[in-house]
Amino acid sequence: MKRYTLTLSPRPPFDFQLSLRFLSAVPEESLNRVEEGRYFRLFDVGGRAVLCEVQGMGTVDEPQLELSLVGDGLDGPTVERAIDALRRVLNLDLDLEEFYAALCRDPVMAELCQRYRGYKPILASSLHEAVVWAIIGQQINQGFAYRLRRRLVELLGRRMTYRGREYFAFPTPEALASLELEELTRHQFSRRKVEYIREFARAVQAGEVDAVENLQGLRGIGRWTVEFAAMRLGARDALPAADVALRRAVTRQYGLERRATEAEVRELGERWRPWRGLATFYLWFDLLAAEGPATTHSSCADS
DNA sequence: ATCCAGGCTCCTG
DNA sequence: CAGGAGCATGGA
Repeated sequence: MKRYTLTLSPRPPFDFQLSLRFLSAVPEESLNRVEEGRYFRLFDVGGRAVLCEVQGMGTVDEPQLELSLVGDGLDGPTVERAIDALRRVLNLDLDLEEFYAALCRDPVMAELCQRYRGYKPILASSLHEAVVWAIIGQQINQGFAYRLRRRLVELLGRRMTYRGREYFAFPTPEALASLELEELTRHQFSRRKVEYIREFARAVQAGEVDAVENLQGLRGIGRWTVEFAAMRLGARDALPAADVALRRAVTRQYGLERRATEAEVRELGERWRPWRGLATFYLWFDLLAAEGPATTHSSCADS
């Protein structure tokens, strides 16, 4: 296996360790891995497995990353595509200053921006990944959702062993399209979730879904899923207003008496335009800081 | 046992 | 078209 190292310059401000904190709080994460302050991510680049290892350097205002690519047959185009994928996933080109400047008029958000200065949320690497990820998260608690996601990735994703550790890529549409129901219901997925995932993967495979706009009308994909997926793809103004966690965060931060309704979140969110997506990430981040990691029991002794 | 969880579909009025 | 019952699968 070849190894190829280069330096990246994210747009400042960028706090690499802070941005990884969301992941460190999720023990079930096997797609975005954090080990000893380094970030690992395996991509399937045109059929080739490419492992990215990222180490933070520099400061929040002059950030630098050292990126190492590991894989077989690393030719120029493959390297280019892997770097591009990594830049998008780590959200390196996001201009936080613009966001902070736009939201400084809202005292609540201004406070969060100051407290979490440099936080860039980790994104999904494809529409396919974002939607499947979202479907799994529908209507179940986060701890359980992370377990299901981990199983999906480890059962069906491509893997690479490096320095004695295993890394996984997100399963391809092909892998999910040909799934038997039982392969996942055996692992605590509901039949419905598997059906939704499989039907969606087949639509992707058939080339019917290449943009967020095409999601409408697919079975199992409602408004929340579209907004959530768009947000995790970096759509900076996407607002999953029905999201329970967001509603909780809004309730707390804006001092409401009762759980904010979807309508209330939409109304409040008007003041975050055109950054409602990033505002949501910041509110979630704060919720994590306030409440601790997703509630999930420790043992993961399954098959 | 009961309520809740980062919803969705389908059926009413 | 808005509102709500019913749904599937587990956690706490």
